[in-house]
Amino acid sequence: MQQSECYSPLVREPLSEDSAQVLARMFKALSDPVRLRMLSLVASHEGGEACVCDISRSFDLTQPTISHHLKVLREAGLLDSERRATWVYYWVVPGALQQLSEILGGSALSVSMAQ
Amino acid sequence: MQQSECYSPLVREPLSEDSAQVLARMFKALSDPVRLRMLSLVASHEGGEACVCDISRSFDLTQPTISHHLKVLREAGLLDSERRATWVYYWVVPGALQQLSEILGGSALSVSMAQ
DNA sequence: CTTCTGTATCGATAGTTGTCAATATAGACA
DNA sequence: TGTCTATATTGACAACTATCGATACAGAAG
Repeated sequence: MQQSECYSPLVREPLSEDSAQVLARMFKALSDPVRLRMLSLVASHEGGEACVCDISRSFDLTQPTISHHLKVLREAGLLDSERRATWVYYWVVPGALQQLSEILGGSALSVSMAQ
Repeated sequence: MQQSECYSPLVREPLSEDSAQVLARMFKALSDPVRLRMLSLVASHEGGEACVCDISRSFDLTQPTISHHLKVLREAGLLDSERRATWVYYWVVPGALQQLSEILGGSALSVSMAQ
C-alpha cells in the first residue's frame, strides 16, 4: 500500500486561506476545555443527545455561560439543537467530527515519515 | 464489524477535566487561520520541513508575528525545530496530527448514527 | 391571564491574544 | 574584532473571549 498518495489534505498541499478560515473556526470551538467536555458529554450521552439541564449538572458554571458555550459549538457546526416542550436538546452534527479527523490525520502514517 | 465498540475516546465517554485541558491546548494552536496554514505549509513542504524564511515568504505578516505563531505551534507539541547555521527549520512532530485525528474521529462512523 | 421552570440574550469586566515596532541574539564571513 | 543576515524576544495596544448578574423569552400548568 502506497503511503505518499493517501496523505491528508493538510499535509498534501498548503491550505488555502479560505479553507484555513473555516477550519480555524471549528478548531476554535474545540479550543476551550469546557466546550471539549460539553461536546464529549453530548456525544457520549445516552441516545447521542442531551438536554441543557443534563449538561448544566456536569459543570460548575452559571447557566448563561453554559448557554454561551453551546452556542459557540452550534455556530461552529459541531452541535445541533431542537426544543422539545420545555427542554432544549443538543446532539453532535453527524459527520462533523469525522470530517475534522480526516483533515488532520487522513491516513494512518500521514506525517510520521516526514523526518 | 461492530461499530459501537470502536468509537473515539471523545464519543465513548465524557472527557476528564485533565484530558480536556491538554486537548484544548492543542486545538487552540490550530484555532488560528495563520497557524493552520503554517502547519500545512511545513507539513506539505519538500522534505517535510521548512525554514522560517520559506514560511515568511508565504504570509503578509511581520517577522515577529511569524515567529510568535511558530512558537505557539511548537509549544503545543505540533511542530519541532532545529537551527542549522543561520536558518531555523521546522517540521511536524511525527504522530501529533494523527493523535488528534484519532481522538476526534476514531472509527469511520463514530457519530453518524447518533440521531 | 398568571406563575413557574428551563433556556437564551444583554451588558459589563477581567483576562487573553494577534499584531506591530524596537531590540536582542546567533551564526557566517570579512 | 565588526558587520551582515536570519530568527527570537520584549513591550505595547486593540480586539476578542470567558464569565457573571440581570433580564427576556418560551412553554407548561394552574
